[in-house]
Amino acid sequence: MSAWRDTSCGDLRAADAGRRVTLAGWVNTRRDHGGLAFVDLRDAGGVVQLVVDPAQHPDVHRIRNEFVLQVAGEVVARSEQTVNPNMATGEIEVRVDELRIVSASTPLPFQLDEETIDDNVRMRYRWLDLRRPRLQRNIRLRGRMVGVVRRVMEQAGFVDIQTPILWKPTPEGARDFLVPARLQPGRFYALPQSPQIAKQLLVIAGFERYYQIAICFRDEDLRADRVQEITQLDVELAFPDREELLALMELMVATVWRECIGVELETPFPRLTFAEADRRFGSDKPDLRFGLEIEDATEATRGSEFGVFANAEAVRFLRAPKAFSRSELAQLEEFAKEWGAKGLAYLVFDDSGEVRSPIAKFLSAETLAALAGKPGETLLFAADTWAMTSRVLGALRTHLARELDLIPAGAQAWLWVTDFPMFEWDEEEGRWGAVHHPFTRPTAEWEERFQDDPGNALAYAYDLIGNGNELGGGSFRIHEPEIQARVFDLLGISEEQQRAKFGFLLDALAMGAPPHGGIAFGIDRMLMVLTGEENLRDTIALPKNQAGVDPMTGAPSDADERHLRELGIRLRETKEPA
RNA sequence: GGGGGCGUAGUUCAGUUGGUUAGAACGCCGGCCUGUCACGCCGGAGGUCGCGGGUUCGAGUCCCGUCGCUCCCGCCA
Repeated sequence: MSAWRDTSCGDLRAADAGRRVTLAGWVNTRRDHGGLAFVDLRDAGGVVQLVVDPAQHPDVHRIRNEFVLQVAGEVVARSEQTVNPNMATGEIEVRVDELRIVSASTPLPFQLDEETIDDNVRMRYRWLDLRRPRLQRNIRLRGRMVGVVRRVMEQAGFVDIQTPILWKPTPEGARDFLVPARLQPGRFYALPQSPQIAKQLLVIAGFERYYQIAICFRDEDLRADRVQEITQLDVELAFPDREELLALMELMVATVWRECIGVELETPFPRLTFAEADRRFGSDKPDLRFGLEIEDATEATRGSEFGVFANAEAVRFLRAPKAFSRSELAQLEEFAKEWGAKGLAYLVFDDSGEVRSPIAKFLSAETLAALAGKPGETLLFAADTWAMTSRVLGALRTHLARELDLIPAGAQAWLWVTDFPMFEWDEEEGRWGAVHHPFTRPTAEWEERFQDDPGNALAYAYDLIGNGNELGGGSFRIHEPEIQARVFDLLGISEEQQRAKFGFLLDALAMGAPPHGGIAFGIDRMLMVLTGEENLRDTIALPKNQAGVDPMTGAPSDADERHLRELGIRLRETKEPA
């Protein structure tokens, strides 16, 4: 293998007995009996037990966890009583005759076998954290995933093209990271939120099939599943065919799952329109690993004596497979309120089928019959605007799945959600905003008239959902300057702003732009779903914490004054007058 | 911007209605140990109980403020 070693620790098996090997690696654990010592030596390939005679190697008493050793010795079959069936290499051990401490270690800030360690301590000493098997596996899977993705894309004839990191601020979308431009004092680059416009230009330029594993930056608040810099598979093609594109993406995902974790995904993935996903699951990224669909009681409760139901735009409910207790119901109501519900009405059908509910007396026998509650069920109602019932019940649905353990172990449920609304009203700004992005084309039937009824106009857009996570999203783009101008118009982007912000794109569209479309996949999130991790940071080698700080490097840090002066930046006094 | 949770030894945690010298495990240091595999046994060091203020005879514990971390809502085309 190298001058340091000729074998990997993890490769040794019973058949190697009698071989003399040289190994190098880290001390996983040591068991020092005084007159005899065992050291489990670990390298990237696995762990093997070393047997050391302290009379020959007194240094062995100095060894601590995570020291780096180089050893040579004979591979020996273990006696029957000393075989360790829990170790891949447990049938043998290495009798050390040469021992060298290559690198010592200071006492460790945490034990590598400790299960839960404070995130910031882990990140501060990330090189140690990464030695732990779970992160080793995740980061290696990430590399393998990217390899598979590239291979699938290359085989399909896509060209890998890099786009700039120093880019231009985008008016729509997330907050940009700005980079001061020293050569243009007072001006700023922005880090790209996505290579969206760049990739459109490349396709217009005749690279009919583009892809890139691109890093994208968003200066927004963080979450367990949200970081500032994400990696995405970015795809765009000219003269696109939706079926071809979706099938290719399914092939990509299925190949990743097969080659990375040996799981077969059933393709093609089912499809739901946004409207149907909203109606049945209250979500644009429904988790189909379990049922618990939303049911509609608006008709059944119309004219009910219960005013909340009678007056609501929509009355919808979930049929939870459990007769909840009073305190459980109180907790569920609390949850619903956090999501904006005014309350959570319920009908509990106990095991004998008896109804337990403060609202039952307001409902007619016909209504109750229509709801068809079975023993051991609770119907949980949201009565509000349609949008609010979707929001609340959609959140409650996934909450219940977790609480009631409704997701079968190992289940995989993938789907496409299509026909998204094109625009949504932005209450704060008092204008229409793009749901996807402003270059998304309307569906054919809305091309001519989306501006007449923006709230109902549909976009030629699609999202890929894996186990309730939005993993990919894309659309066909507008390649007609006239349509693009009407979209900008509707979004309230003046002609002057259009020229200033996207003049180059409009020019490009005016010079022979082919029809085009594409998609982008979150690599980090895909890995999160692949590995079952609940925190995106566990899929990233060197992540930052929720405050955007890297506890290891200390970034972001102060800049020295000379540097700032060169950039033409003066820091404002931060003290506020009293 | 808002809400929930957390902050005690290097690490993971316990700490009762406020009450003597703040504990355990792992790690670390010293000693013993030739078949362990989370080795074992004996001994030891290690604490600004996040920080500041208050209540009290007395605060890790109660109150106020503040900082940090974390999860969520907003936000994230």
